[in-house]
Amino acid sequence: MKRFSRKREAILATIRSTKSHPSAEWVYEQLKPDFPDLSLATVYRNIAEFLESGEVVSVGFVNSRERFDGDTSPHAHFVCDRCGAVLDVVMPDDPALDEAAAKLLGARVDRHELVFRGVCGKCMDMQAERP
Amino acid sequence: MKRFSRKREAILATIRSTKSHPSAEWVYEQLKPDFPDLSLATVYRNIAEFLESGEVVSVGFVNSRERFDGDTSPHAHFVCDRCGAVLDVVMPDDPALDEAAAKLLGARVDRHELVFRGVCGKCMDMQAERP
DNA sequence: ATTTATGCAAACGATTTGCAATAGG
DNA sequence: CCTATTGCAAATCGTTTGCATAAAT
Repeated sequence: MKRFSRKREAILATIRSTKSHPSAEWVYEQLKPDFPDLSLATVYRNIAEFLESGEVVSVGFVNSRERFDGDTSPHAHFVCDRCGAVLDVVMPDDPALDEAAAKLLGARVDRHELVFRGVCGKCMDMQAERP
Repeated sequence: MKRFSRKREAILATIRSTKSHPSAEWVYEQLKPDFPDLSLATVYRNIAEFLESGEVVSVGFVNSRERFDGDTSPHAHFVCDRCGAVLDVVMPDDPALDEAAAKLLGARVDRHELVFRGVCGKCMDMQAERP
């Protein structure tokens, strides 16, 4: 049976409390001050569980680091090619897409992810300041 | 200046000649018979160039291997969670999406990628045979 | 007492890199 | 020749795993 764990709770809470779509290492660094004996392996192990249970979702890899989202509702993302930031894109999601793709492919389609790429506002501003 | 290279040509041709959205290693294995002295590093180095020049596009990571596409026209993809196959989804792409996201975010949006996930027809059939 | 959860360090696998040798122009 | 390109092996880097210890029930 699954047991309670203070660290597991903290890891999930950390992922849920941010909109930064964090990597495992970011979560680790956030918790290090509160849990000085925390190990990166524990963060990875727990995130793997959250992915399986569906409590957390993967947003894909940015600069070869996997990024996670505690908001499991279907929504699009934007990835900044300059700084690696991942932002939510508040845009109506079309659930009918899955069915259309399923019919087209003869496959079972469970979900879809829409990812925009470009340069975020912050990075655009920095570029404007230093031409 | 950039020079001609038989291997570089072959790598690009291989990526362009398949709809399998190959990984670097797959390309390497395809070419090994013709170029017995080919090195994986050369495949990686050349693909990195193709990505920068835009001759090849990344489809993202499947099972921690990056997958590439020689078809650079905007189109959706489907990834089979069972076997890792990547398929094209022939579905009208909406170029207006980028502009909408850009306005929403105050960012420069260059492109978007729509990825469906599920179980492909082949894997569904295999499951049906062995219940 | 039993067994899950953890820390630590080693292992892993995909990708990258340094360097000497090869080959294109 | 000159230098871009390559093969090879070692290095990197995020992530995973084995094992002995700590903690939950």
